[in-house]
Amino acid sequence: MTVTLADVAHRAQVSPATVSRVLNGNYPVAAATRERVLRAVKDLDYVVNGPASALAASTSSLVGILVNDIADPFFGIMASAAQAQISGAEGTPGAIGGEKLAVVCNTGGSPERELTYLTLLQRQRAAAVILTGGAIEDPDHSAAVAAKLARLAEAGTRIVLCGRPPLPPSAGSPVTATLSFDNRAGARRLTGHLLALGHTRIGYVAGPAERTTTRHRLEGHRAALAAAGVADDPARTLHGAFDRASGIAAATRLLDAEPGLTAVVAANDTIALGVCTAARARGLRVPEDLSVAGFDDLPSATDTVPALTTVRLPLIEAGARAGLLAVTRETSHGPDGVETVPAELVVRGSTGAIRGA
Amino acid sequence: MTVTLADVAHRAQVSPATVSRVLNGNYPVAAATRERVLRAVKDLDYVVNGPASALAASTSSLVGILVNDIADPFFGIMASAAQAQISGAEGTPGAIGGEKLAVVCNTGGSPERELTYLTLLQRQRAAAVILTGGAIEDPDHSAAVAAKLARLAEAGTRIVLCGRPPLPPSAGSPVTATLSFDNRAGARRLTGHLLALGHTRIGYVAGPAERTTTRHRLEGHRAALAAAGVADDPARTLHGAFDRASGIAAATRLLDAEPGLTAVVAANDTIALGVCTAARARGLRVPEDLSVAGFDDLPSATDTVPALTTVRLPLIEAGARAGLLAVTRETSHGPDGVETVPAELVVRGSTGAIRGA
DNA sequence: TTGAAAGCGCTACCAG
DNA sequence: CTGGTAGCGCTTTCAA
Repeated sequence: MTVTLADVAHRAQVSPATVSRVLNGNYPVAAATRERVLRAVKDLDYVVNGPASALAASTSSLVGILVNDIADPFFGIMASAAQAQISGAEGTPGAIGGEKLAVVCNTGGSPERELTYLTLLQRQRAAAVILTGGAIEDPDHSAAVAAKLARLAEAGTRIVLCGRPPLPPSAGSPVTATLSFDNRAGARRLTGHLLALGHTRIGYVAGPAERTTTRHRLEGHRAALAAAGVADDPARTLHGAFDRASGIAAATRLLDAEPGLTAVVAANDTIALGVCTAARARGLRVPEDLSVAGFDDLPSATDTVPALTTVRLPLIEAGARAGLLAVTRETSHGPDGVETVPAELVVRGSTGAIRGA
Repeated sequence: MTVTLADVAHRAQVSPATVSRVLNGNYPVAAATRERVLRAVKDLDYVVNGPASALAASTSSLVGILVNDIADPFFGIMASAAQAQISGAEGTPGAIGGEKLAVVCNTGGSPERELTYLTLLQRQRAAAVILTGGAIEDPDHSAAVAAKLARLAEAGTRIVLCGRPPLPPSAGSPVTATLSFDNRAGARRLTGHLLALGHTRIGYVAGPAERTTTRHRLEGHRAALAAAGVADDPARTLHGAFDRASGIAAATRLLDAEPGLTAVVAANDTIALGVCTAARARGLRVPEDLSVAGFDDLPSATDTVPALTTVRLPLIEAGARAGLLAVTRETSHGPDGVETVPAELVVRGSTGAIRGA
């Protein structure tokens, strides 16, 4: 049979209550007693019964990290950083059972699965939930998510938004901390950079239509065009998934339709890599014949493409930080619990040459 | 306060037992009663208390998927496939609370974290644990893992190995199903293919030294060389991480040391992409000047490199299948619960030209 | 500083 | 087919 806390208590000649106190380290226990208990735990190879303690304490040690696409290294790195931080942040020093179980849930960008996971985590009485990446822009779904989050918060679950815009400000928001990126400003700078170099025929490969990140970045792009007095030709913008294949397909179509393009902006780094591939496949050199610019969510991916102009979001460190704060402290980020991380323009290699010039 | 099963029972004018039966769908309930209960559930927006039911039933709905590197798309795809299958496979049809919570745990390749996660999952009384990817080859660690798995199995947790070699056969193995890849044969074919084309100066970029996948693939490579009577120059093999940077670094060093290499085998596809990058950076064309071959764990990544020779492991589908079987049925794969998936040789583009020939 | 005991919410066995 | 009810193992007052 499984070893229970009572068994440990018996062996250590103390009451179950005392064993519990030693394990949770949240109550004074005499050093000698403590030693005895810890010995018994070791001897019996005791492992806490999570469900039982979760039931009694009405909170579990589970932390759910929701990501849009686990196969996207961008989310992989985020999740990995958050997990590392959470694991490292053991609650009370000396506690045995204090470790959190940080766990990644892949929604695949599906609204239903997002809600399902939220319900599942609610069911488990999760200690915290971290929502990462762009949100889906559907009023019904947003409302459903907000309602779920309210329920979760009500039950004591800590909510953190990471790389996702803040919820519409409401009285008593359920969100503990929000970390959002200034996607508009980033995109504006990115396109602005290309415009400053003299580009005017600029293609744009956007993400899926119904995502906040997609919209915000596109808005920034258009704002930059408008500010420079460059007409925004809708045909120069194509939507697709946040992946390489989409970048290849979109760039191919853009260049077919308008071979005179001198630059392409990509909505994320994976797409940007695809655009480079498509350009090279047509015999275009990057950046001599075609400048490519993109959001560098994932530094390691684009570091090997020196010709890329990027806006870097310090997502990884920030994400980890948010996760850490969410779990170990009650601290909020700045006023309203919202911290906005500015975008940083990174220019690698030469992007100054305009095709035909 | 939170809505409990008793509240639902009260509203539906039935006993808690009946509500439980409706929710779990594991017992006959009159249609009318069932309807009444379901209505009450909806009305009250009831959500099962996971810990409570886990405690009572002494098993939870948690399924842990352990991966070596969540930032590696290879694992991302595996995990994602397994999650999809598990989510799709709702236990008893009509059950409300039957969904499993499939969750990814990132060990980062660290032995300690592997054990920690196993303990955490044990604590949660996980329904199943899926271990993916190569195992660490350290006797102490292997023993510790085996012991943990035994404990887990004892407590009813289902264990599945996926893309990982079977445990040393012992009486009453704790493992429900094992799905392993014939890495040796795959590597042998890969290198054999290059040898058949006439290559004799072949570099090899291996993974981390202490992994089973690393060793098996390297053994296959050497076996192929031996079979062809080609001397195995140890200097032509370099170890590194399973990532692109490592591929670039290793290929650079290999080509510096021996510019006459005509082919390079990479221990996984990400490394292979790095090797291609490094080759191109030196002005070598692939495959005209340098043939590159690699394990194609992740089809989508290498599909954009037509010149690559690869051995494809049908990991994704197989992994999903294993996860499904582990969770929904008790079926084992083949004798001993071990299914070995053969490697399939894929040759894209021309790899027939040998440099200098 | 420690012990005793009352639940936490659900499952499953035993009656009916 | 349905109800009653005894735990599951742990936490947490309340006393001592």
